[in-house]
Amino acid sequence: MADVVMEEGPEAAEARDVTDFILQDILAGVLLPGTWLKQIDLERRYKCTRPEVRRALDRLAQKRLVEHVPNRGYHVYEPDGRRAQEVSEIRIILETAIAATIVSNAAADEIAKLRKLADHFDLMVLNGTMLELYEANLAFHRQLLTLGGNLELVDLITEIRQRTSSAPVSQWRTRARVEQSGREHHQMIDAIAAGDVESLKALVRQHILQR
Amino acid sequence: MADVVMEEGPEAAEARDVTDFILQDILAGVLLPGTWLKQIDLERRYKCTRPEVRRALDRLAQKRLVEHVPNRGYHVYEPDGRRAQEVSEIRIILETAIAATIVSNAAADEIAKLRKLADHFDLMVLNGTMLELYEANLAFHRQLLTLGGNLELVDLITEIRQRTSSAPVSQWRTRARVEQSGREHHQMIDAIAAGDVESLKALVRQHILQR
DNA sequence: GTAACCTAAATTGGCGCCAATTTTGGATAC
DNA sequence: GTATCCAAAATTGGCGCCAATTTAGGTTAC
Repeated sequence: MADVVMEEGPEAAEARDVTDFILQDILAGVLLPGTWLKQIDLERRYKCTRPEVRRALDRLAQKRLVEHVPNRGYHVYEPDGRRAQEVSEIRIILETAIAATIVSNAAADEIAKLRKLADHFDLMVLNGTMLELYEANLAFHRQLLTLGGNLELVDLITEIRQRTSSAPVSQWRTRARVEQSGREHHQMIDAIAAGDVESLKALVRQHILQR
Repeated sequence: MADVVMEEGPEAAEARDVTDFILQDILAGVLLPGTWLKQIDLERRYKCTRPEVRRALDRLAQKRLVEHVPNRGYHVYEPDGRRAQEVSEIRIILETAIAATIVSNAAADEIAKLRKLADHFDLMVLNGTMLELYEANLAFHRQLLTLGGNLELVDLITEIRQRTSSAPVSQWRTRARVEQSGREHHQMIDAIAAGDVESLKALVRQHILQR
């Protein structure tokens, strides 16, 4: 239970920060790649002050989700195929490297917890907004990665997922792909329950590459 | 040559930013772990304005090099053994994963370039400041990692090296260890030249773990 | 119709200022 | 000597304002 509380607590608190509001709109495809983010528009949109907007934009620029052009403002980065491919490659390296640890750490209650999050994702496929879907997906993956035992790695992967604006609108191009992602979640859990490290690795790779 | 220019150009530009000044002082051990960073002191120290200081501190806080305590200010994070160990583990996973690619990509001129950087590090061991040593080390490793062909990974590793304030003062506790690092650089280059992937991996691991 | 120019409007960038909060140091009580 | 209290000093946090820069739209020339 403590893990569940911790996952939901910080997120609730952070949801109030302008940085997250903007990020959510980028990820949801509301603020499209190439869009110029005018500070005064953002003030009005998110009902906050200029300094707050500026801090949020600077943070997003540091994460390379938006680009700062001096005296002109900030715009959402265009998708960069090279970067996306490289980030996927990094994720595959990291997530397959900890597959064996995940499998050996997965007690029955952890597997049940994962199954519950995978079910929640399936539910969001049916009934949720794009953002809810994204967050359900993230919750599942964070929980999965936490079994690897390296908290820095969990945070790192969560962070780099955002680097290429793996927005739902670009991540899941078809309803069929979304549903396959849901099935893959369950297949990963099956592999873990069966202690099958190689299957888990293969599934992780397939999942990240979206094939 | 183009690579060398690119490496030195951005660095020269960034060296003027307060974020980097503060970061350098943290890495050099001037601003020790636990030190409270008073904004008005930093203004005076780096001869800049309050907004610049604030932006720099926020950025460093985002990178978790400093911690923000509301209404009290910012302080340099204390070393965290768990985080350092986890970051090392991540680095080992990533850097050994691309060892084969490094070896296959290493043409003679690349090897010569690495050798030159390793020699430069040795020179800094003898004659350089702690900061120059740190930067020579970083230059060597960036060049090495670039051979892996994944630019995001190069930037990522550069970034996470800083997370645990791998300051020279804590990274190299003895002169002997510094000199060994220099020898290991050359041994890595030898392994690459010999096409010996497994030796390179072992050396990378040993190097990161500082044993 | 297109290009160049100019001006007003819009926006960004950054500084100064002050309210809010914390820290410091002295006075007082025990 | 130690603990508590209080006021002054120091610092942080954030807002308002305005200079600097860019954009947008109208006018003129070809």
